This record gives sequence, C-alpha cells and structure tokens, in this order.
Amino acid sequence: MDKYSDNLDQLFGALSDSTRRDILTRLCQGPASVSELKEPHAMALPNLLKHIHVLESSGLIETQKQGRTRVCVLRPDALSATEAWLQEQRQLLHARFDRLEDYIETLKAQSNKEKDDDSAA
Amino acid sequence: MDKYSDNLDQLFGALSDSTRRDILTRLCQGPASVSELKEPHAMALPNLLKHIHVLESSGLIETQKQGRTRVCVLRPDALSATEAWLQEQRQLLHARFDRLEDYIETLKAQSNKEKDDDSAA
DNA sequence: TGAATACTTATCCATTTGGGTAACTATAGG
DNA sequence: CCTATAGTTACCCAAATGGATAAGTATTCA
Repeated sequence: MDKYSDNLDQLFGALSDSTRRDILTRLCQGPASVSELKEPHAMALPNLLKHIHVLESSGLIETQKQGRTRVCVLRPDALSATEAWLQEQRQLLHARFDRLEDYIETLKAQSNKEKDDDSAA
Repeated sequence: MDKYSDNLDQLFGALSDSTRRDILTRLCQGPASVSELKEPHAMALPNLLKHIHVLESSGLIETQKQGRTRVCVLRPDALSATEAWLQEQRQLLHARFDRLEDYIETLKAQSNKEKDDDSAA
C-alpha cells in the first residue's frame, strides 16, 4: 500500500498510548532504567515492561542489560519514519491546492477570453 | 500526562492502520464517497465504513450525507496535533543535546583551568 | 411503482491490547 | 552465604480491534 507500511502500523500503534508517549518523552532527557521509567506510573512493573517491549519492537527505543538493570535509550532516528509519512501527506495536499489554483487560473483565462469574444462580436 | 493526551491516543490509533492511512492519502486528492474509498480495498463495505467512523471520531476527516451517498473530506488541520507532538519531542531532544554541549564546554574549561593551575605551581 | 444503488445496522468471531497477580531468575551488597 | 533488588515469565481477564455475513433503510432511476 504505502512505502513504509511494514512498520508504520507498529510505529503509530506504539505512539497511540499515553504511557508509551510519556516513556518516550522521558527518554528525550537521556537513558533510564526500567524502574526509573516505571516510577511516575501507577501500573505494575510487568505491565510497564510490556510497554517497553512494544516500544522496542517498533524500533522507537533500544534497551540493554547492565548487571541486573536494563537501560533504555531513545533511538536517534526514532520518529523519522512517522515524520516522513506526515511530510508526504502534507506534500500531497499542497500538490492538490496547486492544481486547484491552476484550475482557477484556467477558468479566469477562459472567462476573459469569452469577454473578448463578446466584445469582438 | 501530556498537553494533547485527550485525543492523541485516538489520532495515533487512527494512523496505526494501513487501510486508514490509505484512505487519508486518497482524501488528500479531494473528497470521495464511501464506495470510492472502498474501491481499492478487498474488504467488505461495512468494515471499511468502520474505518471511516474511526477516522471521523478521531477528527481526521469529516463526512456528510448527500442524497444516498456519504461524502468524506480531509479536515484541513487534521494532522496538526500529531505534528505538534512530534515537534515537541524534537525540541526536547535538541534541548538535551544543547545541555550536553554546555556540559562538554564546562569540562573543557575545567581541564584548561587545571592545566593553568599546574603550570602556575 | 419496482428495482437497483449506496450505505447502514446488527451480529458474530478470532486476535490483540492493556490491565492485573503470582512466582521465578539473576545480580549486588552485607 | 543470605537477602534485598531489578527484572522477567507465566498466567488471567475484560474490553477493543479488524475482519466476516445477513438483513435493513433510504434514494435514485426507469
């Protein structure tokens, strides 16, 4: 269907939950362990871990085990695919409005031509 | 949680399905009826209608009944909330890197100062 | 009026999602 | 070695999601 459809489902799906968006926002300030990420959230750790897995398998974050703690990091190019898609939509819209403007110009030109024809007659 | 959390769930959720993204892409080229939107998709009409409802209740599109056909239109400001969120994340990242740069500068300055102290001693 | 068109509603179903608890493993510290 | 800590795994559950079909309504057209 579209160029990125292989992982845009996962990407937008990962972003569709406020807990996960919170985690991403937190990670913008630097790496954090699972419990650090859990701290502001009421939910139990296993559930938060699930969110982390979703984020990781969508490619938005990377994690690594260090001793008994797991450190989570935002992937630098994390949001670029979603931004690219949005950008593409914006361009399609622009293209359409450009065509509409051309069409309106055509109508104007025709209208003028008809006036000329009238005065010529 | 975050400024837009009331409808970002719905917005990103709506974008997390390729059928719905296809519909949006199609609507970038102008209004379309339900059957026109269905045409490229194998699925049955009632299912496609569900997708249209999801898009409508997320605020991404508007629809209107004209006779027996329903016309769907992209809302002009459709993607702005999602773009705003992405923009915000990008700024947070930038802010962080700026702080990192400041920190590195501080380290450099300290290092130079220590050298000065050494040569002074 | 009668038939075709364009949705619309109502159900059904398997799978996924997002929450929960209980029990387990692996590491760090005393 | 023993215990607390930090994750992890294994389940359970209700609700949501994305597909299906069957039957209904409202317009349009001949």
